[in-house]
Amino acid sequence: MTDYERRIYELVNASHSHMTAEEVHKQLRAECPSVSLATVYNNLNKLLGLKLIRRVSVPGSPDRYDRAARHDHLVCSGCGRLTDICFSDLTPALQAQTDEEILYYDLKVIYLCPECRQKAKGEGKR
Amino acid sequence: MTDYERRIYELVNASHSHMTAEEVHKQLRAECPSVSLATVYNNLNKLLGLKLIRRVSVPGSPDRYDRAARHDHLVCSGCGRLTDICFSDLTPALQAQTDEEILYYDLKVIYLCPECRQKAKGEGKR
DNA sequence: AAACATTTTAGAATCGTTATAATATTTTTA
DNA sequence: TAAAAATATTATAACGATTCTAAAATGTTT
Repeated sequence: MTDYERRIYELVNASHSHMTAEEVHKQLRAECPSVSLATVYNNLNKLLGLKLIRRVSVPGSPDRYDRAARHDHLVCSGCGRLTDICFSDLTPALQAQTDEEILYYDLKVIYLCPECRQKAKGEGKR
Repeated sequence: MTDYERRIYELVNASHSHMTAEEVHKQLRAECPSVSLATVYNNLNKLLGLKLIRRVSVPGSPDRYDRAARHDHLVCSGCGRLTDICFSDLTPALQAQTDEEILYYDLKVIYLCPECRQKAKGEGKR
């Protein structure tokens, strides 16, 4: 594991902020001003392959990178904002419903964040 | 609702094949040879806004469009292939665990498809 | 230290998608 | 119906995120 790989792993795993590759790059630059974006992508992909980090895709915005620890996400239907949430582990309930061997799962729960709910309410009045 | 919009809606909703925009375009061309890819994107986005169709993102491959009916997806960890599966509705169980109002959810269950399982077994022997 | 493998780099290339601006079509209004 | 306004479609350009490339740098093994 190279120095960059370890640093990127630590950045992503320490944070709960769902950074994009650009954001990881920006943060890493604070420590290593000369590191290139390509290196960030290379190492993010390597870490993904090792399943040491997760990738969260939300259509219409760049992929985000997240710690591997099991947890779920709330996605705001209005603004797309991503928030962590930890529901109980669904694996047993799901596994009981299929013969395929479940490795893991990705659950996004769509809701309206408080700000967007407020906005929607205002528009409803018109 | 325009003619293209209706046709695209019917194509996506009739199929269980998770078509990309390109594939929708190709299929629609069979009926309307002069339709442009931009129109396909425009109408897919309109239908998405109306929640008449769904979009399924799998990182590293183009977005796919899917009928709106509630169902879940199996995603092969090896090849990325997408398969329909219908687990029981999780909304009640999830709603009991949060105060946010759940609109709907997106569940991808990651597994190894038979082909990739076979391939992995072969590689394990080496 | 020579040979080899791996990592990093900068920038070009790629790919999916959206924006643009002109044209065509449909709908509304007079 | 004709004129006006709104909407949809088109071809192509632009864009943004990511990957590829080939060269340079670094690290590892003999």
